[in-house]
Amino acid sequence: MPEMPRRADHLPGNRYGNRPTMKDVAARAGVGLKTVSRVVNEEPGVTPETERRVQEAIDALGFRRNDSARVLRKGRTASIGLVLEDLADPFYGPLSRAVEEVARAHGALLINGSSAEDPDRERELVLALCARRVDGLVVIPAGDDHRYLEPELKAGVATVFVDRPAGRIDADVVLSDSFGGARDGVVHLLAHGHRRIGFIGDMPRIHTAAERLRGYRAAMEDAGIRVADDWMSLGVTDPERVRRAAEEMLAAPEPVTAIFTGNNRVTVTVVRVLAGHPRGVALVGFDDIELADLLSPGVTVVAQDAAALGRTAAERLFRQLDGTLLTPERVELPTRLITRGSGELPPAG
Amino acid sequence: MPEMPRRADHLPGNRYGNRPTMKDVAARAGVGLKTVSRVVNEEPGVTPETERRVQEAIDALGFRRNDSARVLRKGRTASIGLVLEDLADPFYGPLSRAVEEVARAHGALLINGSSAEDPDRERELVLALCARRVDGLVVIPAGDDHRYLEPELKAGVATVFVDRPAGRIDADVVLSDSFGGARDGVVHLLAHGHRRIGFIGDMPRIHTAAERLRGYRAAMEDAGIRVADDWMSLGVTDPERVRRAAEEMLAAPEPVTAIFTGNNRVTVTVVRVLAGHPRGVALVGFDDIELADLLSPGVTVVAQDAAALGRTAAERLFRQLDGTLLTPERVELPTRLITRGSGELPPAG
DNA sequence: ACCGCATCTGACAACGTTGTCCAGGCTCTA
DNA sequence: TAGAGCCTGGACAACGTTGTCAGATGCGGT
Repeated sequence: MPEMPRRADHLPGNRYGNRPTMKDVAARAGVGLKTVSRVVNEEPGVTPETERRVQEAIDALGFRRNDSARVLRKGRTASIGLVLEDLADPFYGPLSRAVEEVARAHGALLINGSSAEDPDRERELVLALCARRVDGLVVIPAGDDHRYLEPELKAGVATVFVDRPAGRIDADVVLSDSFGGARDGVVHLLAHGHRRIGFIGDMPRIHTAAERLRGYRAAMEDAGIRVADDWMSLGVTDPERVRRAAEEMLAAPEPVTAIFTGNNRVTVTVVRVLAGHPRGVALVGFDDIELADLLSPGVTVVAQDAAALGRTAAERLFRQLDGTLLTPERVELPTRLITRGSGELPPAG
Repeated sequence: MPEMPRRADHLPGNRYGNRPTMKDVAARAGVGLKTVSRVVNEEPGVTPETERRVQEAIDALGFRRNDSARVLRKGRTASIGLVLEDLADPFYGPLSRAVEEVARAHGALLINGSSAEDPDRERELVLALCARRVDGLVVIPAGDDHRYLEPELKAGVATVFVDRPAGRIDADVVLSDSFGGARDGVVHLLAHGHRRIGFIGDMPRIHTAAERLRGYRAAMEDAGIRVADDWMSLGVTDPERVRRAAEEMLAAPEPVTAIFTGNNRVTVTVVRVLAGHPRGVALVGFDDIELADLLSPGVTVVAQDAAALGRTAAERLFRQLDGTLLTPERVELPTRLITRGSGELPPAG
């Protein structure tokens, strides 16, 4: 990490601007240092009169306790770190918010970082958070090797992985049932008569993407259908390439009559492609998307509950911290198929 | 804020689990404390051989510098706080992400909190961040009185308000042109022949809501139209009441033929109402929404650039920190009208 | 062999807070 | 009125790091 630029030197006072310390407050109130500390922390053993004097000094000076020093002394930061892929992704919004709510209920603040799906950046972020001695970490992993966390785990940093499992270490994990959800979605398409079903998903090195692919394959296999190679597009993720992939599947000599999409971003792009497509092509997407019900046809999706993922993970984190949760587990939350029309279209032409 | 529960006592070691300190590393490497510090901070003046020994000890012990102590000593935390209304709101996702990117470029971490539109909670969050001695604050204010920040500003905490101005203090502000944007949107409807245009927006105590209302009124007045009271719904925000408000406007003896909506959440709800409505009612919404282009008709919006808001604010923050920005200013970013169909419908009925 | 200089290393204080512990003053009782 | 016991207040060390400064070491030149 690059060094921070220094604060403007022209600002008045000491290095924190001119923050008064407890010592200053004590001097002004004419009491001892510890008495101020007692007042600030609402500890017992201070006469109302003394307390009043101290409070007055605090207000007059605009004193605010320095939590850095407090943390150093107490050993807990009352903050937890959340590392996710992209704060701007609508899937992670509710998840972060849920984590934040739980943190807040435990009096902790949330420090937040986006890995941008880059394992190195994930590692860098996580270690920066550890250096700050966050009490716990909620990580949506980008990489697949988390052995670098071993010393931290040993040192007692509570850790929960969400959405994807940790790599090569034994840690708490909260997942959606990607495999089952994808299988259900594809089975739904099969039930509506489709045979040639395309799959467009993210890189299989991402656990969820791999699981969803597996679900797709399982459903197809159970239906006795051999999956042609050009029905699958793996690892494309930017809109332009997704668009091309979808168009290729639809332009093949034996075109697919339905598409299963592996995540919200892919779904959105494919919806756009299908909107301009003459034949009615069925679509089921993994992840719910906003306004999906208002499109025509409405977009049938396999929804996961992002808020529940976040809440569950954060709650487990705090249970680790208070010692009621001792052994790492893998928790899987169910998905829900929401039918809105696009998944119920019959095979066309 | 409630106190954090204590860490499980059964965990081994000292209060940080069993985190080794520089002293431990020094002992193991057989060098002085300061030498370890030098290696960790890549300061010059350490022989390669010594450095190797130290590095070895660091790896063996799994040492990680304690940034709390570092912060205490250095006086800068290399972190900034972001207080917004709701992390889960799709409008704030890109904004947070933009702030985070700028922070990252400056080597700072982002601490994040949602005020849930509650002034007390905003204050509590901001002060908690100040207690942690964040170097700077980006605040999307919920309240309208920020005098409580005066001591902090005086102490040199860089502060930028975004999306809404600060109340009763002189501070840097980055806004979208809510007034102009709303006016443009309403003018657009007027240009397509509408006269009876409804307005549904948030509580006018929220600055942006008030400004957008003002834009609506200005456009109507310029067109010589007297606005009937029942064309306006102010302060409703939950979907059910927005729905009712819209339905009432449409069911009136002289129903509105077009609606201008004051933010993304209201727009989404109104889109739902209009989807079930027999007459074609024109709609222009403030804020862009995902998939707006795929609905029929596409939703015409006045888009603000959330990422630009965040980026601009964060950049100004760091310019405050490095001293290149001295006087508070008010920056207004333009909005952009995106026509997609719903705003170009002619008056029906 | 000796000096000077450059290079490398470590002792120590300080950052602002909290925990420990003791002193002094008060009240209450015998 | 003296002694016990309680309540309040304050001195001091410690948390883990970094900045200062002085000491140690080694090397080259005379």
